[in-house]
Formats: sequence, structure tokens, C-alpha cells
Amino acid sequence: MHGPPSNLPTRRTRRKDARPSEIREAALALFSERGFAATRLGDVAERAGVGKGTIYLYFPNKEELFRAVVRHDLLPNLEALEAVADSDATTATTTLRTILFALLATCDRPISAIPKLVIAEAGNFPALARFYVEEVTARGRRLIERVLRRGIEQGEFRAIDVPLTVPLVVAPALMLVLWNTSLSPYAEAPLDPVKVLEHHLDVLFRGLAPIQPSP
Amino acid sequence: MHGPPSNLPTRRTRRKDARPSEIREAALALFSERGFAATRLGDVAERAGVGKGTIYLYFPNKEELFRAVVRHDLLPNLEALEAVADSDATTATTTLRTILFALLATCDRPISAIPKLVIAEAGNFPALARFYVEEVTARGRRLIERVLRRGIEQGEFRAIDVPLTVPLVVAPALMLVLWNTSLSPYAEAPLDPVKVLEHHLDVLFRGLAPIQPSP
DNA sequence: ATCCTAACTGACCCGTCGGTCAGTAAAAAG
DNA sequence: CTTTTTACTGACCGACGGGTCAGTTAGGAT
Repeated sequence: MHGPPSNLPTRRTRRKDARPSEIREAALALFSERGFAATRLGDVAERAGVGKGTIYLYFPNKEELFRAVVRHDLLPNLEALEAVADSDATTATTTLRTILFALLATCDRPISAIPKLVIAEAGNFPALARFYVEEVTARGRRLIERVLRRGIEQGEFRAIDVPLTVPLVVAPALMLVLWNTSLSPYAEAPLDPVKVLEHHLDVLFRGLAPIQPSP
Repeated sequence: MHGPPSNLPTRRTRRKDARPSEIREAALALFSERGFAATRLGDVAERAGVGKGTIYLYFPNKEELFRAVVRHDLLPNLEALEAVADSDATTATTTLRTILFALLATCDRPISAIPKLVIAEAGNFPALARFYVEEVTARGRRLIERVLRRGIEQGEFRAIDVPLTVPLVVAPALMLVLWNTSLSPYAEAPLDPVKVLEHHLDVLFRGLAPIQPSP
């Protein structure tokens, strides 16, 4: 027989509309801590305050739950950055500053672990990798490319090769995010991420500056 | 009863000294492809051409097998780089070029996936993370710091903050390695890693150059 | 109050995998 | 040759976790 008649008052409420976000939130927290494969749906359920079966009422399986988390928690951030980047209210230089500091600021929140997670499990979950590359990586790359082109047109940067420059701009910020979400607890001397990023922008903008007309 | 008396000629030879390296090699290949947790020791055994039990004759458990792989396949590379870096036969600038191109060159070999793997599983295997930070990350950081100091003393670079500069130097190369070992198969437009690294060094060295005396 | 729908549950099913060990056979010793 | 040693094997054990579904109950309808 299933389910022995417990006399403990198992608080069971019916809140169809609140469940999906509660489950997503719990899933994000655990995916971030442990990775995709290592996260047990039983733990997600416990953390969300529901039974394991309830997850399957709202999400067909673990992979779709992950996609839902990315769509709900990562994409809005990216879209906000796109809005910032495409309003040319300021210089390309300050736009890049804003974008990279926004990226670094995610470190306080669980989403910051998603890049690590995707990089880690790409080989074992090709469908998730493809989804992430198309929805996040490719969009992010185009975003930076647009800002760099604007900077060149307005004379802030020299005429560098734009696609080749994107990795240089983002790599240090991305590495800080990866470092913070994985190895930093085991390091002896902690890095100050803000100082590193500030220094990166200083060195980068000198490196990209137009060549001085020689006297 | 155990082991039914197979009449198939199961090629069984006794080669005590060759086994450890065969097992390590198989383990490295599979750890690189799938990660630490997702690699089954049964598969390692099959690939090494031995029975599963044989692994346990030479390595006490999965974690120690991984440590052995890192010690045997990663550390010698690092030591070779240390030798290059500490002979000041050339300028600091060319030394950095050599180091970063050597790092990038690992992309053709399975070891290139180890950084990804460690970043990915650090949270679930703290002992491995600590081991890697101490034996690899910290040593690599000190290595770059020494070269940067030499460059400043010899007037190749301006007097930047050395510890803050290390991440800027290595981040793009490391990101290329991570990209190549995870998401690059799913990207539409592939990057040319050599071109990116060349461009990185160009931008970086301009950014680190001593300030021109104004006329 | 009683029925009915559907939100919710968790014991169970089943495939998986790290680790074990009784048994097997290759090679060395006598 | 026979005996002894030991490298080697793979069926098995126990824990584990994604996914299922028979059963339970909240709460609206009548």
C-alpha cells in the first residue's frame, strides 16, 4: 500500500500558482551549490517545501526545470544589460564599465554559479549546452560587439578587430565570477574583485586607446 | 558462486609495472571527457584493458586516482614553465608570450580539461579543490608574479600592482582553454585561439607599457 | 453536510556505480 | 613435472537517485 495514514498534521496547502516559482527558487539555489547532475530532486522538493512528486506536476523532468531556471533568472538580467548597452546616452567606455560591473555584481546571488555549471556539464548534457550558447553566450557576445563598434566610431578606441576583442574584455570579469563560485574558498590570499576589475579596465582602455599622433 | 569458469580465452597477462600508467592514462581521458563524478571506474578499467578490481590494486579509491593523474600529467608541465620563466635569458615580455602560448598549446591534449573539471567539482570535492589550489593555482600565480616583477625592474612595464595584474594576464588564455574544452563545439562561429591570444598580448603590452614622457 | 475535482504526496521501482572479495590463472619456485 | 605465490578478475553488495503512480486531502460546488 502507498502512503500510511500519518496522524501528524502534514501542512498541505493547495497553491497552484505559487509552486513553480518556489520550486525554481529552490532548484536555482541547489544547482548553484552542487551543479546539475549532483543536485537531487528530493532535496529541491524539501527545500521548496513540497513533495518530490509535486515537481513533476509543473516540470516534465530535471532538464526542463533547469531551462526554466535559466529563462526566468538569467535572461532578464541579460535583457537589462542590452537595454543599457543600446541606449547611447554615455560613452562606450562607461557602457563597458557598467556592463562588467553588473556582471561582477551577480557574485552575491546564486545565478553567478550558472556559468560554472554550464561549462562543467556541457559535455554530459549537450542539449543544455546548446541552449545556453544560443540564449546567453551568443547574445552576450553580440552585445559587447555593438558597444565596441560604437566606441571605434566615436574615436574612443583604435580600429581593433571587434570579434577578437570581445574575449579580452569579458575574460577577466568572467574569470572572477568563476573563481568566486568555485576555488576562492580554498585560496589563502583572497582577491579583491572590484580592485581587479578596476585595474582591468584601466589596462584595457590604455591598450585600446587610439595611437597618439607623434609630435 | 563467483566467476563462472569461462572457456573463452580471456587474455590475462601479469604486468605489475605497466598497469598504473595504463590506468592513469585511461582515467585522464575519461575524466577529461566527462568530469570526475560522471566518470565510471568500470569504464576506466575497460579502457585500460583491465578488470575493475585491478584499479584497486594500484589506487586506494577514485579520489586518489585523480590526484595521481594531476601529479603525473599536470605538475611536470608546470615545472617546465617554471624553468622557462626563471631563466632570464629573454625579456619578461617574451617570457609571458611563451608561457601563455604553452598554456594554450595544451588544448590538443586531455590535460586541458582538468581546470574545467576542478572548477566544476570543487564544491562537491573540497579535498580535491584544496589540493589543486595549493599545487597548481598558487604556484602558477607566483610564477607570473615573478615575471611581472622582472619586467617592471627592467623597464618593460610601468609600475603596476603585481598581484592585481596576474588575473588580467592569464584570464584570456584560461578562458580559451575552458571554452575549447566545453562550449566551443556548440558555438556557431568558432574563435581562432591563436589570433585571440596574439591580440590579447598586443593590447595587454600596450596597456602595461611605461607612460611616454610628454614632449 | 456531502460530493467532486484536482493539487499534492512519498513509498516504490529500477537502473547505476563505488567498492569488495572469493575465486582464477600466470608465472616463479622447488 | 608439482607447488606456491600473487597479479588479476568480475559477480555481487549496498547506497543512491530520477521518475512513477496509487492513494490522500484541500477546498470549491451543490
